[in-house]
Amino acid sequence: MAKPTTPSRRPTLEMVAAEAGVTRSTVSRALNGEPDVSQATIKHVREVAARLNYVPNRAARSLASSRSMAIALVIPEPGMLALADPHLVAVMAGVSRRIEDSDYLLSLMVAGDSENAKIMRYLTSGVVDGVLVASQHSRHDALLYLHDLVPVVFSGRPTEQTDPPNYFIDLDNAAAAAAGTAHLVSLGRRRIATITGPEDMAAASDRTAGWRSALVEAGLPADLVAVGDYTALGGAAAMRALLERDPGIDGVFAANDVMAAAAVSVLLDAGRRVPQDVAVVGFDDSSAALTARVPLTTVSQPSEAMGGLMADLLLRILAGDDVPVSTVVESHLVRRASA
Amino acid sequence: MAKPTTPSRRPTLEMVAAEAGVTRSTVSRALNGEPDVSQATIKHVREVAARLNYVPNRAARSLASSRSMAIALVIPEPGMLALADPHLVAVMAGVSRRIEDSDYLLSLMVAGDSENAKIMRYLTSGVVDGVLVASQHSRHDALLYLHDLVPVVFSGRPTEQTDPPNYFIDLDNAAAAAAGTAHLVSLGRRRIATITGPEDMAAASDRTAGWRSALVEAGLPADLVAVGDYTALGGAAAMRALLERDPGIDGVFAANDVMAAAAVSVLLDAGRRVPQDVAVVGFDDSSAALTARVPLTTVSQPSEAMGGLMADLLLRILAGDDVPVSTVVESHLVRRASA
DNA sequence: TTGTAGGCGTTATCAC
DNA sequence: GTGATAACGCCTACAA
Repeated sequence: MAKPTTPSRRPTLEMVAAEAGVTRSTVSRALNGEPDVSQATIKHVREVAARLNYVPNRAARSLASSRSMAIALVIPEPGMLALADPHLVAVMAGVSRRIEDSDYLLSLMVAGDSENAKIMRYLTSGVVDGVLVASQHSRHDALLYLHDLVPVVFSGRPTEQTDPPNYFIDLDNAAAAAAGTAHLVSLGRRRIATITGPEDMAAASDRTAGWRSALVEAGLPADLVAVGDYTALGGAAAMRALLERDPGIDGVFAANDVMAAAAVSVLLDAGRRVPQDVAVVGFDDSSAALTARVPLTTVSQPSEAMGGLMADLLLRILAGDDVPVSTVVESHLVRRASA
Repeated sequence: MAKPTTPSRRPTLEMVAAEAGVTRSTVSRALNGEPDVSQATIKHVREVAARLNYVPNRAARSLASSRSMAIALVIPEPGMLALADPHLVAVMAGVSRRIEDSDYLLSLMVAGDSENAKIMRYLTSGVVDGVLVASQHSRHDALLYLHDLVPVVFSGRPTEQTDPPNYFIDLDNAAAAAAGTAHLVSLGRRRIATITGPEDMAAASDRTAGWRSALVEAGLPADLVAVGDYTALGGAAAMRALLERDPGIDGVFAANDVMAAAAVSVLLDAGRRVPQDVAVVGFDDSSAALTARVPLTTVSQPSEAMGGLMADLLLRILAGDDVPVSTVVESHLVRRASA
């Protein structure tokens, strides 16, 4: 057993001021790099502050300035589960990179259902200046009304229209999915199935709609739908179910790469050749597309750039700029071995 | 273009007090569930607060109470890269779950190198009551001296001894790795290689040491070492290098499951049967062990429980309890198909 | 260029 | 049980 750590009391601005022989105002100004402070005092004050290991109290600072210089990135997914999704991780990386070279600090919150209320209070309590929301389940629409209290940028078209509207960046998921499916059609495939994402996510159902429209346009049946959940296990189960339903499947469009990779694995283990017997198209162009047993042909979306864009948008809003409510990014098909 | 959102001013305690016809003190007490407040006023005040959508200002609150009711979980890995590691994600999930049903709020910070200073200031600025550090690279040892200002719990033995010591939970990585390697020996394998983790991580080098000691004990050569980085790509590259170096390899101990799974894939593609020709043992018993092409025999560590333990320890420290400086958790071998 | 003084929205310690 | 009143540590006019 150890005795509980007794953190030593941190120095305050007051103490730095006393030690430096000036007033608190001067210390504050010197430390915050405000104009109209003499080089000499700046230097002196900074030295004293460094010697004392002074770190400004953020609570006091934001109380006084009514800004916290912090931004929250909210992942509305229960239990860190979301972190298995490489697209989301790429978005997070993009956000992180953009925020890093700003003066803001990024803090991540993963919003399990139970914790939702706690997080909502946090986000509205004035300790973050802005909020980024990645991956939007429709059941979390409390987030949609956050923008009344703090600026918010969503990734993905919000499931509900609000007034005033929420800022968001998006991709035409239906068109992108249709393009991926059309590629399978152009390869001469006739029995084209889809493995969908979670049904309560707008982006996922848009992709299913895109798959359907491409098949309808080609005069092909759009009956082979298996619901997935964006995970490898879910994708594998869906693929097995599809094979059982129709062993003659010759094309699969999966709503993300992770499921596509799992599907490829199931197909190979079932003795099908990919792409000769069954062609597979994924979505995201994430790391999973490259580590799949057959490198995936996939609908590429600029995940990391999207994160950067979200962050950039928010920073501009915080700077008082006028920004467009929605920003649409482009996707394109990346051809590899699987289709 | 939309006009920048003008967040409406949040109501203050003052306003609730006025509306409810009592003083701020009473509102504060009623809302915080303090004793000595009449049931009637509690009810009334809460109603008014709810009607006004009152959310306490966290900065003011923590300034006055000198507690923030927030805990930071720091992942000292650059660029969200770490999130590809299922062990880490499991630890995070364990932390999250334990914090969720406390009164504290969890915020995650991913510490890219450049951002390190920003995060250090944040952690010492009084806006978090405690810090959890997961996955310890030796280059981030500034974190080791954080405990002077705020309670900290590490996962993994800190790379340096400090005084007073840092709290941590750990696993005997060397012994665990030795056990995994001994299993390969017991299977009659003679050319046993290892794929290591990053060289600057204590846990990783302990595993390499364990592998080596098991081989030495068995009178086998311990020369087949390939350095990996805990990623699939790194694991695959390492496996290819090993095969090139010695095509006669018949056993592989990988420092995590992700690399083990990648190694299995490389081996299969190179025409080796797993486990008949080459037996493979992983580490973690993470989700990657199950999704590998051959389900992995692996050294299991209770990742999620470890996260829970870390959180629990910190919570107890914050509650003023006496807790042990180190807590060691147990590992055991899980046998599946790969060895 | 620097000092003075008031205030940011809470909690906490007194009285009443 | 409730109301004054003074912190908490910093920022920011305004004055000098």
